[in-house]
Amino acid sequence: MRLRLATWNVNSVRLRAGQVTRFLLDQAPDVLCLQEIKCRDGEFPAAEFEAAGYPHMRIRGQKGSHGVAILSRLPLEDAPDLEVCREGHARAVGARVAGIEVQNFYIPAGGDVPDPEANPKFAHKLDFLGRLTAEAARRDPTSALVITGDLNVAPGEFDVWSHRQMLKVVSHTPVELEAMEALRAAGGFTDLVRAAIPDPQKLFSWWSYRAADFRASNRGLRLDHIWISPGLRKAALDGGAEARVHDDVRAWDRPSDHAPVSADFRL
Amino acid sequence: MRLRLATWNVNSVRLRAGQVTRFLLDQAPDVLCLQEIKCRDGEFPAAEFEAAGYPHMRIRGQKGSHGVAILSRLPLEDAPDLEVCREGHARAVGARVAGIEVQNFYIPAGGDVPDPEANPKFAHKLDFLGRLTAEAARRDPTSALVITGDLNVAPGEFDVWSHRQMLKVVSHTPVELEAMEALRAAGGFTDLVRAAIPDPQKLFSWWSYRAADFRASNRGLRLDHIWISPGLRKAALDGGAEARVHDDVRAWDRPSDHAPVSADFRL
DNA sequence: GCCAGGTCAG
DNA sequence: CTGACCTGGC
Repeated sequence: MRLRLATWNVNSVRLRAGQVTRFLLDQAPDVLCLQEIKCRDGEFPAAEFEAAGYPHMRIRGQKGSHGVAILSRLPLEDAPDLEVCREGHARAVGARVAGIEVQNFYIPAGGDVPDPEANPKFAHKLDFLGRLTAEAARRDPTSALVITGDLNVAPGEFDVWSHRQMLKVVSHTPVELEAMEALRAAGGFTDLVRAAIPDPQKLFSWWSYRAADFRASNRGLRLDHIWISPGLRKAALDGGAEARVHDDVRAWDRPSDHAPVSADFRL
Repeated sequence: MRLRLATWNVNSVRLRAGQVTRFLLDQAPDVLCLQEIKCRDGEFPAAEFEAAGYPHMRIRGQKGSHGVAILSRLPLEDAPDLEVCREGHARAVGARVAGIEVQNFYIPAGGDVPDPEANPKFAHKLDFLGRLTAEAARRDPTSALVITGDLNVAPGEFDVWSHRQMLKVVSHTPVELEAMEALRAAGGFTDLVRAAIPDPQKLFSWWSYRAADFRASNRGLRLDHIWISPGLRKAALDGGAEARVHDDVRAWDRPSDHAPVSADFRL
């Protein structure tokens, strides 16, 4: 059995419920993790996704910004809530599906100034990554765990359009790259999309709204990730890793600034 | 020759350019006076109306609220600008068409509290009506003059859904009714729509957005008017006055809260 | 540049 | 309820 897992920062699920449904029908993921749903639980367009064949959901909404959710066509069981957001934002939701624990995150973007003293949003981002690292260190590496979502860090040189320029810009600063590596090491995680599409292939999942033609300028970043624990390596990597960035979705009418990312597991 | 003149508070002409075009094609007015265009001159969808057969325009736009315009299929000549708005809002525009002077107004709504001491918006409304009355008194009654637009007063008992309740509500308070009667008397004007559809027939041109079903509750007001000078009585009344409120337009998808009003002249 | 939310006005 | 505009966030 193949299990396909996707993640997408949808930037308002109410405005893009039709696009989510189209993606579900086109790509048939078994599980779709959403970030920035930007609505309360009761405003989530659950009926539309249920009608599309995804009756199983975990919704962690809130008014205004943030908000995360998991849609599934397979039954979901509870997974532990991770205490990673000191500000009480709806930025984490977890569930178990087909024996795999999926933890879906919307990590704070971190503001403009990459200095935790001057910029509390950047401090919060580092705090969030630190708490998540502490959680990961507590886990049994042999268990089946996926860490996914909009992690708001482009960890590698080929995950940004210009490594040199981006080292000064939040999402690719040295302190963020170190925090991401510490998180990876703590859980022994494998970056599954990079395993499928190795360096030096440039790979982006986000392009600013400001560019008129995102393909022409292609100043993207890879902020959206699917990381797997050692216990999932066999299912994800044996026979070759399968993953992709659905950048065609970024070209749809009135798109999110993020493209969906998906990967397949053999169960 | 028949000349059909219409007036419509369109509540954003950019949002409803398609509805304006549909109304022009359906009803074929020779002249359409618009209020609350809510755009600057350069943002007015002139090309669309020109393509619909209305190449002659007078646009008095401004950023944000207010803004008035006249569309015509017949050539327009200049008419005097009336100095009626002490606040410098774009609330008046005039033109001569087929020998008739058309003065198109968007009179201030006047806020909630019908007390000029407590509510400067109500004071402004009364001031506007007073200045317009002074202008009307200066005019030669034998000249052909139309006063039209969203006058924001329902002058008669049968122009409101409840005369008793509305006497306390801005748009139908005694002081406004007196100001409207003073204006009417100053120019010797005839309320052309009432001449065509006499009391006690209830007649409304505006219904609040707040009612889910405006026809069911029918709590309307007649705020939009076409008034004619004594010099136009023959053209408008001989052989029977012809006028109507296009309330079907209020039922269109995403409508203005005002319906268009039209009347015919024989030239 | 897009989105959400608050404000002001009708 | 609806529309425009502003601000903050990304």
